[in-house]
Amino acid sequence: MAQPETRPESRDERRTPTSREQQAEQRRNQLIDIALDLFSEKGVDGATIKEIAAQADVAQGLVYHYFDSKEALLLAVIERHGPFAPLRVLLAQAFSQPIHEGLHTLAHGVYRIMSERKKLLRIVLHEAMLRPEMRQILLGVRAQLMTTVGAYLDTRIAQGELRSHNTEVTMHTLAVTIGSLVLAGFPPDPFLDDLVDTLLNGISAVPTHGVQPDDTQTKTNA
Amino acid sequence: MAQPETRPESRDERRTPTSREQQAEQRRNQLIDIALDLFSEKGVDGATIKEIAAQADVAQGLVYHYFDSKEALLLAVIERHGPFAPLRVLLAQAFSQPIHEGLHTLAHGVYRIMSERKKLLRIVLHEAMLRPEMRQILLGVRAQLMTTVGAYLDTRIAQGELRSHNTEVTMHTLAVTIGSLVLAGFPPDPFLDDLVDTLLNGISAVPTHGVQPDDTQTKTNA
Amino acid sequence: MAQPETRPESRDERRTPTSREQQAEQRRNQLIDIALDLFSEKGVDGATIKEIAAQADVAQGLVYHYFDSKEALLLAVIERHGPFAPLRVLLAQAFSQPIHEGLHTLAHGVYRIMSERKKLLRIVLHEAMLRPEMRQILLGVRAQLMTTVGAYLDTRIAQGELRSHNTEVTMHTLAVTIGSLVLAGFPPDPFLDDLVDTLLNGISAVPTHGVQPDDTQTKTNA
Amino acid sequence: MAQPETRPESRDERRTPTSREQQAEQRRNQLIDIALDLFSEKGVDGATIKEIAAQADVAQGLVYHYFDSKEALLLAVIERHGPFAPLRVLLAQAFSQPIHEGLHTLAHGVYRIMSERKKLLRIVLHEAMLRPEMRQILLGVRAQLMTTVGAYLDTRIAQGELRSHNTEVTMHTLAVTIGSLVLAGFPPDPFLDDLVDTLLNGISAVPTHGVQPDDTQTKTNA
DNA sequence: AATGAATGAGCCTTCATTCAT
DNA sequence: TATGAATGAAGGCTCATTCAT
Repeated sequence: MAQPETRPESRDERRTPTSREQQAEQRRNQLIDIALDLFSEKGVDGATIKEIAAQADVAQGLVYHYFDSKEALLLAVIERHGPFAPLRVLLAQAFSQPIHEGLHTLAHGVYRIMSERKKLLRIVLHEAMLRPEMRQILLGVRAQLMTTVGAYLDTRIAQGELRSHNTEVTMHTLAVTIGSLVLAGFPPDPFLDDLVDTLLNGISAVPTHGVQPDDTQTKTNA
Repeated sequence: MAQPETRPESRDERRTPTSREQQAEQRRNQLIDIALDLFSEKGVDGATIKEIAAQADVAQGLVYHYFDSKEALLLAVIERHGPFAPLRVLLAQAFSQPIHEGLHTLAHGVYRIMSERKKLLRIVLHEAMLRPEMRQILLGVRAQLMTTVGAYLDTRIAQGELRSHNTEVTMHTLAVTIGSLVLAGFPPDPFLDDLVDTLLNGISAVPTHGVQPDDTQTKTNA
Repeated sequence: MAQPETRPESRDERRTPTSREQQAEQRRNQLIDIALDLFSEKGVDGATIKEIAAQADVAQGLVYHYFDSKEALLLAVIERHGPFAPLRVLLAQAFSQPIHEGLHTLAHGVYRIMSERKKLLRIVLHEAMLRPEMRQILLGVRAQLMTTVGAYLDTRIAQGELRSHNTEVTMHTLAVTIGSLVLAGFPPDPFLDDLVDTLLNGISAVPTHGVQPDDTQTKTNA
Repeated sequence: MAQPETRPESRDERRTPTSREQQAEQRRNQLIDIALDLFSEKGVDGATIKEIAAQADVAQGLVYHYFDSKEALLLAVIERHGPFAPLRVLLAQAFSQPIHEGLHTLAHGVYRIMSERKKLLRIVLHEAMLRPEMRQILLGVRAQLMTTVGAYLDTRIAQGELRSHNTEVTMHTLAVTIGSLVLAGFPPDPFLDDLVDTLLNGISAVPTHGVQPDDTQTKTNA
């Protein structure tokens, strides 16, 4: 939740907004937040402009004063509730820690960020299955994570903290699993720590690594 | 339960079906399969009965001769394309193998089963976000997997092949990650082997473990 | 209820019907009787051929083997359950009685006949509001009653049993009121006797008739 | 309750309605009145929203802007054209007259009120045969009449104007018969006066009457 | 900024009827 | 006689969107 109170872009404007402008901004945000709720509960198609307007206690037409179309409203929802900023903060924090600690920080942080945006997450995932554009948004986030976290893991491999492995797999697994936990409503503990632990140490009892079992493994990563 | 059966002719009932019954069954399956396609492409709500009928080249009304409602058609799709039978076969096969082999068999098998049912997977996941009943179906499959695979892993822990750990985490991670690969259209190789390898052996380079069974836990996190 | 068991017209045919013909006749009557029920419960439009067939446990198409259309089925219902015969019997009986007795006999007889055909009555009245043809049927019955009963009353006027009055009013009032009782589910007693009494003697206290205020009431009837 | 009010302009609310509100009310009433016509001609089920909209020269969807459903439209029709207010006026008027005059006033008044609402009458009677809720409406009106008119008649009995009798029978007979006349399209004269006369004085010739009230009676019948 | 009347396309569903088997 | 697959025409209702006020 802990959501932006004003539109992120309009943050620090020079000119003091008139009360009329303030009202408009509030109304706009109100509509966006109602849309967030309804879109996530019923899907974008399932939610109706009529209902959004009704919950804001305004006429249907007013929604179209602020947004050109339902589609535009959806984009506004995504923009306003996007996870990019907090994600950047988290990554910076986690990357400064030793790997065994950083991975836990990362997991819990991602869980928190996703939890706070659970509604948005549902919307985007849901729509991504139908609309290629939404799929792009998702892939974009994935790519960003992959790049930054990938670099992080590669560093640690270089430093000998991690063995050489397919970091994409690790990253993808982590992200997807956490997402599933959030969506399913599972609490973070003890799942997250166990997950990170498994990723770090595996579940095999055998003396292990160097990893003999079958050296199918492979690839140093892409 | 029921599997595609490729063609209705392959049924071995006592009574030989009349050609009319055969035709009816074919029509029914045809409608189901068209629905599978359209539901997965556009979502259940996005797909229209009209379009389904059109693709089958029949009148709209005929769809309602075979199915009471769109909802009933959806259930028929799920029943016809459900993964239960092949899943049982796979589990039996995997469980007879040593763990390092069995887990790979399992992963590839699950990937294959999901791939073959990618459309159904999309439908169910998509609908599960809106309809609690669909969510139940999903949770049902998860529970079944958890039970059987959990038993499998527990056996291996008892036999000392695996260290004592939260098997639910392993299972969930495996299933969810594979599902995401299928949906995202990623090929199984080399992702799957790397994933299993990571789960078995971890990514940590540290000499480490034996990783004594339980002091694993941890938390250092934020 | 007490309904015809075979089609009234086909009563006494010379040739013994084959079992095939008997079966057909039974089926036909079964369909008619089911239609009677459903038409009266849900209206002709509200009842569906599908449901009629289902209650007879036959295929929809079979209904069209026996009746050309829903309309034809409706006519068959009316024909099979028509009140003409018993009405003739009743009138003959009532007319041979002195007026004070005959009018009670008539009222109770009409009540009984209508009661036994309550379903048909509902159907015809209901449809008469929409379809002119049905209205004709109704007006036909009314005309027949008016003629016969009118003649009866006129005779009694001529004989000095009744005062000269508008017999059409009396007849209409009697018929319509009884019909309303039947449809509303009111029992015949004591309403019918009171009604006939009122028609015969009025409600005015003024000098009046033989008829002392209160020993007026009730039954002499059959 | 609410009566046609002929035109919305005649409302005396505090706030002057804006022209848009006036237009909306007109449209609403227009739709109701068209529905009244069509419902009575073809039955509620037989009439289509499409046709109602077409006659108002508006889009189908607009009907649903004013009424939640066809059912709601039906209720609006009943409310707008209900007979309660004029019925109250009539009863007050009739009850202040001596019985022989009052009963004629009542009969003609009821005939007039029903005639003015012939369409509504047809609708309600028609629907009452299928829908229990409509039956309730009918029974409600009947109960109200029974109470008020019953009290009226009882008073007159107490005052010696009428003999003691079953007033429910008289009332029911009067109401039902008048209703049938209206529906059948029969003119009020001379039927109504003859009817009231018969109820008051009966048709029996026996010693009897001055039958003075007014010797309107007439006809020996057709 | 705000209203809400109005549109028009489309959707799910129902049903009487036909016809090959 | 009997079946039931198939048709085609509606029908009630919803909804995103527009626009005059």
